[in-house]
Amino acid sequence: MEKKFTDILMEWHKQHNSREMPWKGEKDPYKIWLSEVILQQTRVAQGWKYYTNFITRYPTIRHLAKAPDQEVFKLWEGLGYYNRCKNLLFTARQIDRERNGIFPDRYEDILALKGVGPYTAAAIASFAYDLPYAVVDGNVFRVLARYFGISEPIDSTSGKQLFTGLAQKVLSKNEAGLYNQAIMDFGATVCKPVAPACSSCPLQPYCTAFKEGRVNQLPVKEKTLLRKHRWFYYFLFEHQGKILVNFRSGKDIWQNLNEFYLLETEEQVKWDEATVKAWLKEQIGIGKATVNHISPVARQQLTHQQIRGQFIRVGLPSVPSFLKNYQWQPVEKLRKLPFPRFITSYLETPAFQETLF
DNA sequence: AACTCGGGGAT
DNA sequence: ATCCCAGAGTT
Repeated sequence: MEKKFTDILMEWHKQHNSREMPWKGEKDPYKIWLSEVILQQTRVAQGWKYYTNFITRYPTIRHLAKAPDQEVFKLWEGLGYYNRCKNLLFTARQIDRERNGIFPDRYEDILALKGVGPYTAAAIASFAYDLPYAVVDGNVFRVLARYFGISEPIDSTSGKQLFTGLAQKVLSKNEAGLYNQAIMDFGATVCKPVAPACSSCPLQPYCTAFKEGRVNQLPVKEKTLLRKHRWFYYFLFEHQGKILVNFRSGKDIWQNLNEFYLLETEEQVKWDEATVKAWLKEQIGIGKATVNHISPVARQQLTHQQIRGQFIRVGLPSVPSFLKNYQWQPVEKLRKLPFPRFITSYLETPAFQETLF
């Protein structure tokens, strides 16, 4: 059953490897690494442009290593999971410094890199060096769970072990790179999460889930996530052509990105000019201010939380001392700084653009 | 083992 | 609205 799986999959790939991507067939470990980090929990279509932008700007790992943080984060802006970008830079600089810019070529050394886990290490090892390591990503979990009829949850520790062992067992070890491409392409185009193409699937005659009518029940996940609701009210304090900007550095979302002065609440606040002025005076001690604009409610859906909020532009005739610890950026510099999508969406609106002073 | 980290597209 | 995507790091 295992050999049949591998043989049919490889045969399918020879006839259907038409899923073109800019990094396919690439042998430069730097480019493979970059593409795999970009694609972590990210659709190919979404990561595509980011990859080409990065390669154009940083053709080698040394170019990336020498780039300033802010510039790289700006290039990553909008892609999400910003810790990937932080680790990408850390690893580029480490390889530049400690290995003379040469990417490691042993699985254990690749896996030891920051931001490189079991999936990415197997991908680099197999694609760049043809080492016999099977990738285990969302596609692999799904294809294996269905073909072998496995109900073990894929998000449990024992489940991950089980699937990793099975993936390694069915790996075509003398053509690991091709095989890894094959199973991921197959999962993405045939054995899809919703509405899989079972009627035209070459594995269908041997597929346990198909035989038992369980295709839509597999794979199994045991954890369900709860979505938090948060209200973010951003005050754009403006003084002499500059805006107060805050760098996010805590444990929360959007680390290493910038924002404005934030008031977070659990419940919605109904703002108008009078309530803004009252809040400024009573809560943060600003007596003299003009309320220049209150945006409509904006919304940002994240995987694990929903952000709603508004942007409130406040003109200050003078800067109170407790706001002097922040950065004050000229308005025209804002486009150089990385912001979360929730904020860039507002910065791109005509309501903001037209009122630049 | 459980939590946390984005954003977007398909359904 | 819900699911899931070429997952990884921290607690």
